[in-house]
Amino acid sequence: MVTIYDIAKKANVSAMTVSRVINNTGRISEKTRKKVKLVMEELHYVPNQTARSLVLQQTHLIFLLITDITNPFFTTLSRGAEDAARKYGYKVLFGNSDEDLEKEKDYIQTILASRVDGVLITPTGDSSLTHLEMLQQHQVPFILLDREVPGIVCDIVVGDSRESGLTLTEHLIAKGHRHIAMINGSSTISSARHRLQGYRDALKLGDIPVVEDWILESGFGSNNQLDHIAAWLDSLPSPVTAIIAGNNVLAVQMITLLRQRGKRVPDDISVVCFDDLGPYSSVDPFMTVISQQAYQFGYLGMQTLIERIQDKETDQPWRKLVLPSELIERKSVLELE
Amino acid sequence: MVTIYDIAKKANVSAMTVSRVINNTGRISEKTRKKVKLVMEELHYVPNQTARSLVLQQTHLIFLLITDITNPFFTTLSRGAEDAARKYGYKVLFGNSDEDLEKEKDYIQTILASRVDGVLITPTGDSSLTHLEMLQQHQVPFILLDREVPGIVCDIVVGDSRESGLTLTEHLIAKGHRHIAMINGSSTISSARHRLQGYRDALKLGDIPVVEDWILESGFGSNNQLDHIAAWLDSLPSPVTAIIAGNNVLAVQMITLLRQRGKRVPDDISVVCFDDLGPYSSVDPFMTVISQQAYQFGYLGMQTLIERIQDKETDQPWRKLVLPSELIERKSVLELE
DNA sequence: TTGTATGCGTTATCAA
DNA sequence: TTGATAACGCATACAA
Repeated sequence: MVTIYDIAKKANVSAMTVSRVINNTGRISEKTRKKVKLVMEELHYVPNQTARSLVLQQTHLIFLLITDITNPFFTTLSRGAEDAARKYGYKVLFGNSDEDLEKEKDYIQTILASRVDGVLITPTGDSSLTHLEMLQQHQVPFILLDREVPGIVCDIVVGDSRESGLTLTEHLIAKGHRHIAMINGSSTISSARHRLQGYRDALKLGDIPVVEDWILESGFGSNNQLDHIAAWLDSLPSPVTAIIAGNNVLAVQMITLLRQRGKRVPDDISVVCFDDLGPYSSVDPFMTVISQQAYQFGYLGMQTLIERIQDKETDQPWRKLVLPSELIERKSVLELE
Repeated sequence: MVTIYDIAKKANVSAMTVSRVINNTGRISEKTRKKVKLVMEELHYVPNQTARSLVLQQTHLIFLLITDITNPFFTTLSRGAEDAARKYGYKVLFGNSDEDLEKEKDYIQTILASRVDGVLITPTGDSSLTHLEMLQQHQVPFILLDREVPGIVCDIVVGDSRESGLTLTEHLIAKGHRHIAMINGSSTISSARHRLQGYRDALKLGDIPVVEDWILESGFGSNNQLDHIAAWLDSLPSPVTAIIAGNNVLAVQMITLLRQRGKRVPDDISVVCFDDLGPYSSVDPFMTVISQQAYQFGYLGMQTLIERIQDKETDQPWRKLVLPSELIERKSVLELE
């Protein structure tokens, strides 16, 4: 491995001079600069980022921890985060917690050990509290994405989940539905909780009673117990004309189960969900969804984090960005009389 | 930041002893071990991976460079890679080259600077040659995923692209199609090249002439010029009854354009493609595809790479894994008389 | 304008 | 069983 000393020796200068050329710091004669540059090219020198990080006490690395890499919401978010990082000269370390608290814990260890400059994280749920406290303890700047965690005050980018829940449910009501079920992620996830609240509020506003049996708490990830969901689905009485899925993954699972049962959407039952289905919505613009600006979650989150890292000394107040959602009406809702 | 010296001082031992406790190396009395462990807990000590990497000359980091993070083929591949890495105690640094040679070049710089232990890469195309040569020059172990690069001999995991092209085309022929167009990625990408070859071979075997105007070279990424594709589509004469898309992204773009033109699939025209559309294929099992084992690409690739890294001294021969594909027949192909 | 000494946090080597 | 010292590759402070 070529080091600055190799360069220095070959160029007949000190290592320090080489360092200065690399970093453009201090005054250097044009002649030696050229000479050093030449030798660096010849030897294909690339600075050792590890050594640099050690002395500079910064890695220019940001860790992005998401909960489901196969979910288009998170991949789009990741792309936004990466674009922003790139713009500011940071690189992204990337992890997938799989909606699993244990995997998340492992990643927190990795994060702490890698001395990354900051962390973007979509926590697996309220229990992530202890993990986030560890980050605080070690003074690692982080920003929450998509999900709040009670007990943690920090920069955060979230959606207007309650509003979305309200809008989506009211949309169904406006279409004549009065018997609406909801399958949701765990209530230990703030977005799920708030979406459910929006659903409850909308029903209340429409003078529609809430039937607790028509609400199922499942998971937001792809590792759900389909049997469990199936049993619940089969238990729904026939008056139920619509189902709200708490996210896109649940929507896919629900549609799959309905298909297995020979139920047509929307003829037999209407289905809507939170979050769009990714680029493949254009293959078949079928599902009516309330869509979030996934890319912006990542982009703004990364931007906010990097700003905080760079203005470490100044005591900026915590920022909370709430991104609006948009109802996209397609074909999965039947209009009732 | 708590260091090994803080622990040493508080535990009344030397730094070396602490190091030994951390790494379970050398012989240590149970008493001091306990004492050190206790202090480490108290002070919430986490080893500095950066310092460790510097002295050990290894980072336990693998860089995974893919070309499109929004493509389910690559996200599924990533998940496989991450699972394998996790199993072997490696972490994954992650980048998205966006099918862009320049971005890829930037990432190569990052990779070289980060002194990662190895690289998993889906090259943007044959022009990636120089980038890969840089990796070789710096003796960074890498493995190619999904795409070969002429001039580079290394470990590689690829699909049976020509076979797939043959199978997919023969499927259309078997359904009575004889006027088949193909929109493909750039022929500077080996998989695109081989898929096209399979298409040509199948036509030849079926005694069907190849019409060059019915073949369009576009891109595999989401940044395609849709106008260009649209113009080609509009130029296709009516005898054309089927279109093969070189990957899932192209398929989506094609379907979108067809929809805009009021063309129904498969009634007006049949469409098939390489690679499945991700979990959302289950929302609407519509597109007939030839699907690759995306997860295995990542898993086996990572495994192979790590084995090579760990057996660095032994001169293992290069390995080439060819993963088979599977035709999944759904509803996007019309059966002709 | 250039060079020397020192330290970042850790581990390997050698000695005690 | 333990500790002192040097080294990994680089950058900062200070000196020349």
